[in-house]
Amino acid sequence: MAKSARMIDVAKLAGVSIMTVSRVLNGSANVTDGLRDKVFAAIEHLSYQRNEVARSLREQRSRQIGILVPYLFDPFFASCAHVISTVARQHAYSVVLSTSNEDPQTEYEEASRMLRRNVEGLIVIPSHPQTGQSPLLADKFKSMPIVALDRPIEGSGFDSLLVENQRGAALGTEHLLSLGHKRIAYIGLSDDLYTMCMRHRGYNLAMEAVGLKPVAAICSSALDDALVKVRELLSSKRKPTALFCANNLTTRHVLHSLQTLGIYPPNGVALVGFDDFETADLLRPGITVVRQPSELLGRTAADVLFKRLGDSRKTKTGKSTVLPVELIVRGSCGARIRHK
Amino acid sequence: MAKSARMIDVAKLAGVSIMTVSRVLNGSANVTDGLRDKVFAAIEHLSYQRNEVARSLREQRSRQIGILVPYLFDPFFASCAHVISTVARQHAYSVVLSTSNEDPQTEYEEASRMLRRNVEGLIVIPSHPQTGQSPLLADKFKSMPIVALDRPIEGSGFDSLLVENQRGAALGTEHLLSLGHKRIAYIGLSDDLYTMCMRHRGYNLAMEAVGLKPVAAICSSALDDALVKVRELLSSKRKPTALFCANNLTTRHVLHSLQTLGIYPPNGVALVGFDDFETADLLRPGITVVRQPSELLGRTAADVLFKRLGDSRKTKTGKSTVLPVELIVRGSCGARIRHK
DNA sequence: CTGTTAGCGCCTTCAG
DNA sequence: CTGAAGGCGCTAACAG
Repeated sequence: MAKSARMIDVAKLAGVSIMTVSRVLNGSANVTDGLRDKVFAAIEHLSYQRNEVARSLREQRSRQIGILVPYLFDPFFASCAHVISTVARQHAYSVVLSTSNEDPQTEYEEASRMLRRNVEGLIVIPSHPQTGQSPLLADKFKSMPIVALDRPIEGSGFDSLLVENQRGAALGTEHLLSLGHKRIAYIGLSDDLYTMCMRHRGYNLAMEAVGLKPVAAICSSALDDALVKVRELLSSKRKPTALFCANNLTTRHVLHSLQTLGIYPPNGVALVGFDDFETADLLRPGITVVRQPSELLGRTAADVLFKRLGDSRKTKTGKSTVLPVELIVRGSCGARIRHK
Repeated sequence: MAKSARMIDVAKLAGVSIMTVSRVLNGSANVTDGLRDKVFAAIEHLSYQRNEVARSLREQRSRQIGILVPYLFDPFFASCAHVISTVARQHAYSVVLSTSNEDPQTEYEEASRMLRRNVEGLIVIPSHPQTGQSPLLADKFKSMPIVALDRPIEGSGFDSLLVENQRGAALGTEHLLSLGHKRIAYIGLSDDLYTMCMRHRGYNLAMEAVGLKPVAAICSSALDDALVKVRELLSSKRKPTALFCANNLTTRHVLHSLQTLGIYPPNGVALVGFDDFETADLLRPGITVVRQPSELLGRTAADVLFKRLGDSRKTKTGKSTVLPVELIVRGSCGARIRHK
């Protein structure tokens, strides 16, 4: 590895002191035009690149933020990460990315690694179950601004960005109710996950509000499990006429299961899902969903973090922002819609 | 921001010298059990975290790699990035991620930023058109191992990981031919993109091999444009009976366009796409695709990079690895298949 | 086995 | 407007 030029090499070539080079680069003080030109020429000649590691150490400021998500192959998370990366670039910051695989231990280790790297702040989609304590509550993270995305960190005082989980689920359920359904089943992943818990609650409340009895099937993230649960539901005595799927994965698994059983919503059973996806309107009929604004969520999280980095005074009280969701009616719910 | 403990604070508390602390942390030399215990106790007490920035500067080694992709919301790229992040974690490396939005200028700037941060290597999905020079050929990148993913960097001597683009396209085309189609049209994005160019060539060769005339529609990445092109194709005198879509985006846009026109493959027109996607088998019928092994691609890229980082001797000659693709027959091509 | 010295590349501070 | 000295936190090299 060819040793790259240092500031002192530039200084020597330009016949100035190292400080003049530093000042030219940072614009931190006025430098005579003649000297500045010489410095630029030397920089050009040597292909000089400032060493950001040394700068970070000296300035006690890394110009890096961290992003920590469970997976990247979930389009919702990927979309968030993408826009955060874009915002960071606009601020001339680098992004350190890591994945926790929904494992709190990994989340802790990766957040610690980022802390050791002196990232100035962290945007995280927390992985710990609702029932447990977040590993990010550890003392050592006190010094770093953290923004929780999609799921809050209870008792942390961190900023958080959420969507209307409960209202969204109610919206979807009420839509099915308005179409005349009375036996609507909820299908989701473990209620340990914040989003699942809230959506489940939204469904329950909507059902109870009209005096109906909620029915739930909680699946693992495996496709097989969904098939079993769906089969059970649809062969029960009081077989549901509509299904509410609590997230993207569930919706997909349920659709697969229904396909296996030869059932195509809304024939046989109506269906509404939480979280939109690329091909939702390519399916026949299109899938009616509650859409969450993933890009806006990511962008806002980044904005909140950078605003906090800009504020030297550290307001301790984390602000929780909740973004609205939207019902997109396609065909799977059984509503008559005019195709464009 | 509370100033965090330094190594010297630990040393003082433990009543040893700073070097002893360093040695305990690195296991770089034997330390008496008694002292080591004291050091650990002090570390625990102070919640000491080693400063990786200082370490990077001193060791001239950052333990970071960079990933530079066009977008993260393309599931193929996201999948690559995810597994690279996983491999990096296993090596105890951090990942600096950035997105180029398919813009060579942005790619250059972000790669430069990573270089300034002393990332030890870079995995990149290059954004420059086939016709142009890669910005990564600049001298300053000579000192950094680069692995090109999905698309090569001509004349670079970098390692590259590709899939069988040409053969995959031929495979898809031949499948349609074997089903009796003679008028098969190719639909893709600009041939300036390496993958598009190769797939287009594969299609052309397959057609010409049986004496048929290739027909191509090159679309922009906008949905509207696809609709126009598809409409043109299907209203032409010698209207194609089958379509070969060269990537994920094209497939989706063509399906949307066909839906708008009230055509549902394989009725009216057969369809095969390059690159599999999550819901390809949920559509009715399922979409026949050429699948590329995105996870394997990402993992292999990471392995290649880390192997190169491990090798102190720098073999200059970059090796090009080509991974196989696979035809997944579903229903959209019109082949009779048994549904599971 | 443990400690001291020096310096990675840069920027803040203080002189000139 | 420019330069010289010092140190950010850590580890390699050399003493003892």
